Amino acid sequence: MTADGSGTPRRRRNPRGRGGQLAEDILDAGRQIIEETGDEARVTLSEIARRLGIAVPSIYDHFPGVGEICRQVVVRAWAEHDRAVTAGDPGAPPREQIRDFAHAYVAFARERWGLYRVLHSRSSPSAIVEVGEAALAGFSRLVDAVALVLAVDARSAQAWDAAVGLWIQLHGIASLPPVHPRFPWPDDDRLIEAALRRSCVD
Amino acid sequence: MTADGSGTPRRRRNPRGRGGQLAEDILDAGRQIIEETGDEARVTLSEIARRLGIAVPSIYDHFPGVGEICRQVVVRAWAEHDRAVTAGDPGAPPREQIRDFAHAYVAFARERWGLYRVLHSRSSPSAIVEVGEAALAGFSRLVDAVALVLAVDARSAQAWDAAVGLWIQLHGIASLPPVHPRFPWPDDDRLIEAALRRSCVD
DNA sequence: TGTACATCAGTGAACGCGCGTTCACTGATGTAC
DNA sequence: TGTACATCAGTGAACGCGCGTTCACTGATGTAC
Repeated sequence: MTADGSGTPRRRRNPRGRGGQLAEDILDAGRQIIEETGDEARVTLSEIARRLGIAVPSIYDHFPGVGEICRQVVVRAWAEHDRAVTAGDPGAPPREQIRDFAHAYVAFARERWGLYRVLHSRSSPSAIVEVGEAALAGFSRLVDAVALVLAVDARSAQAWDAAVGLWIQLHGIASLPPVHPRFPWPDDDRLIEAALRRSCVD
Repeated sequence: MTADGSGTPRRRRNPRGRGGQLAEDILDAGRQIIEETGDEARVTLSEIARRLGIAVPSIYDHFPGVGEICRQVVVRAWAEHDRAVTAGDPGAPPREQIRDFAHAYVAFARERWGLYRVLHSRSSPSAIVEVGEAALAGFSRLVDAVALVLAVDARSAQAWDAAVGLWIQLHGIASLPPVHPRFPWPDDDRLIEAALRRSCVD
């Protein structure tokens, strides 16, 4: 038996008191769609319902609409992104911290490109709202490490500019090659090492 | 009188023999939508018809569907992009050529961000097809100029890597700041000069 | 010079599709007594 | 211990919207004679 005539089997209903589980599954489905498509507009109630094997109106018991689902998916994605880029050892030497940050940043974009794309996409309505704190959290650790390597104050323009320059390069590495797959790109490690060298933090 | 009850006045029909003019206007409308939204999916027959004050079926006399319109808009946009970044004097000193290229690249992205976004967007179905020749055209001039400045052969890995590094940085400058408008970015000129300096071609 | 005709540049109406939204309804499972 | 009831976790059907697609149709303007 299916919920809509498609191949997805109808979901078994949750036991009493565990109705909230569906809310989690709805957010997971939304995340999945964003990760696969890189496009917030593809997150629709119909698509979520199809993936979960439920009826579309069931979603309204948990969310007022698709906008709120996307918003919560994006909030979680920012947290995930932040965890990924700050996963390195905070006690490691600063050069190593920077290198870890750089590799983790590009790896996140490669492994979860749909999420990365939506987080760094101007036309995504949910993306911009939450960026203030989330993006700055990982970035301030980068500034500190860069300042140590360059032997300047962490609040100096020099440290700031170098960290911004590195972020810009990492975003370029993260987003440009996938768009032009037929271009003969060097591999990721080489691109990252070149960026670190150019920023004088290798 | 309007074509659809909205505020757009109904278009006056073209004189005999000038029916092809509508095809041009349809492509213009498609370009306009992409430039404003940065999203190929927003190019719909209905939206084009609204903007031109025509009936939707009139479009079928000129194009088989919305896909072909997008494709042609993207082909033209690549040509436009290529003209913009190679507009500098080819007889100028190589450092100046590189600087011109860099400023023109970022200026194109700023002034026509919707086009830039669609051209450099993996999920845009029309974008990738045409990139082979178009992107390489402007890029090979960049490689030549970089080789001259670095005093190495234009086919050397060193020239190639430096040019790729500069492209990646320019793409980062072009695409990252607009996405995070609340972040205290340095201004464009400063970002571009820093990129040229890091690539040792300033 | 007039008129019948062909052609050009479109329009209007109808239908199907996917999506969002509302509303009354269902059927299983706990709980009070 | 049995049974009536309340509650929980959803469903089905209906409607409206925007979009794409097809088809017969229209009305202005050249052209042949």
